[in-house]
Amino acid sequence: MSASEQKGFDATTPPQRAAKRVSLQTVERLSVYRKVLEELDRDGVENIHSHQLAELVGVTPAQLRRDLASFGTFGNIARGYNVYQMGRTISRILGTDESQSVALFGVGDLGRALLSYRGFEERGFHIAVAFDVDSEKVGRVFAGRRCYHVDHLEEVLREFDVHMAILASRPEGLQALVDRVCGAGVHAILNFVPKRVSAPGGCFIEETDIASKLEMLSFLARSEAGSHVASDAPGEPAAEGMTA
Amino acid sequence: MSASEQKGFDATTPPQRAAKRVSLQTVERLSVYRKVLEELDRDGVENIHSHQLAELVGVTPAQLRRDLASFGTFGNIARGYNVYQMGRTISRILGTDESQSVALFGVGDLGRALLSYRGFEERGFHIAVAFDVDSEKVGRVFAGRRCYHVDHLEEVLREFDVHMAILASRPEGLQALVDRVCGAGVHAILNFVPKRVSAPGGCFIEETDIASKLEMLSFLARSEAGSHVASDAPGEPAAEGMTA
DNA sequence: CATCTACTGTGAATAGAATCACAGCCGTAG
DNA sequence: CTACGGCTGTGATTCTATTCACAGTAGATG
Repeated sequence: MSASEQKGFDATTPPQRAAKRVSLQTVERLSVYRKVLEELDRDGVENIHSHQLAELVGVTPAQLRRDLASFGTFGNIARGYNVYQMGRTISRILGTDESQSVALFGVGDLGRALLSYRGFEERGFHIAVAFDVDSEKVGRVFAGRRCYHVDHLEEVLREFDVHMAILASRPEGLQALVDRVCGAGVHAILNFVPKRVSAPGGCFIEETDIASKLEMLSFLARSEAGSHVASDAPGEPAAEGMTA
Repeated sequence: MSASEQKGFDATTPPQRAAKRVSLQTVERLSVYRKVLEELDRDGVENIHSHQLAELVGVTPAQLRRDLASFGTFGNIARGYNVYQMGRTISRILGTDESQSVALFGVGDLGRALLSYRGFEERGFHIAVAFDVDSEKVGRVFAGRRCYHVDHLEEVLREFDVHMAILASRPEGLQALVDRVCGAGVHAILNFVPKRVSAPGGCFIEETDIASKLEMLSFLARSEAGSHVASDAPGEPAAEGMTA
């Protein structure tokens, strides 16, 4: 029966209610699982077992299963996980199953690069509108998106129904900008500006400091090839710790 | 005596040898400490106590002290930490006390944005050279950096004495590129391409998937304002958990 | 010079994340 | 129809990271 094809997939239950307590690390990995599942789906793979998928994303099978368990029952015991279904389910958990509008603040070099970054659309995010303070930029259209003056953010955000923002502006007055943006109904902010800001209650900020990643790599590379480092994300450990 | 000014600062001992085992999370925080210390130094602050600095960066004083302890003794008991000295020491630990050359692969929108990103120079990284496969780009100069064809990466990397790389190219053939780059003496790679690659032994890769951060934020924002989430990095917890 | 203050560095305790290991089950094969 | 193999989901365990709490001490004060 066709039903058997999808048996065991009761993670279709509202993800918002299922979980007790999910660590951010789990969420980060979910995002990776989804990416790999999408590739597998494109390659025509229908089902996959936890140890295969785990190998592809570089985690242990136990961890993969544990991560999924936070959200319900995903797998069909004998057949493994259905690639397509599981991808969709994770999208639903992440809230990216339907496209969300995002606002960009700061149309400098980085901002313009982000505007033409194809990865966002592919993953369910659409930069709908841009803001800047520079009068040379306000009013112009960048990669199909009109640039408004920050002064009018409240009306414009409401008009475009935006609840997420990306910051790529100058550091000056960043905290004030964050406060205004949060006040205007934005609940999630991705901050590329290397300046520490704090979020008003109910709003999430995620820092992305590019240079900081390089600093980390610099440390790792200089530490005599990571001899005294508790190896973790990078690819190194394959040599000893992993597969005995 | 002038010596008393800097007493207690024996973390000047070679950082490469001091530590036993440092977690990546500690290294990431070190980077933040350094950033804040630099701001403090610009503001003319000379000394600071662990609880003040901890508050500024958003960690507990105990964690800050523990992080530093991995690398030796930093503080002067009654005066706290010397802002300037400590910043320099962390730079030395991270290996960013003198500028390092970095190569960029892929001169698309993102690549060009990275070329003009001022944050790298400020933190001790200099993109010395760029590579691409597009014959329209090869030979041209972008933001002062000449673009070479990937075919010649071995010679060029040697010529510029580059040991770190940033990937911002197309996903096609990325693994092959990584293998070649590592073979050419690069030990650390920052990968912006949303495609999973594995590193040959002795080489570190750090993934930076921009859209993945947005997915995380989407999850957090949708989860009824994070009710069932083990709050961590984002700014939310300030409301309850932090300062009682 | 002696006393007092309060901050650092660190052993001990706790919380949290990853891994192990197995009970229970589904599909398959004979 | 029955027996088997092997995978998932999960309790128990181990390992790691964070926090607590205090001993020891540099400097300030009178």
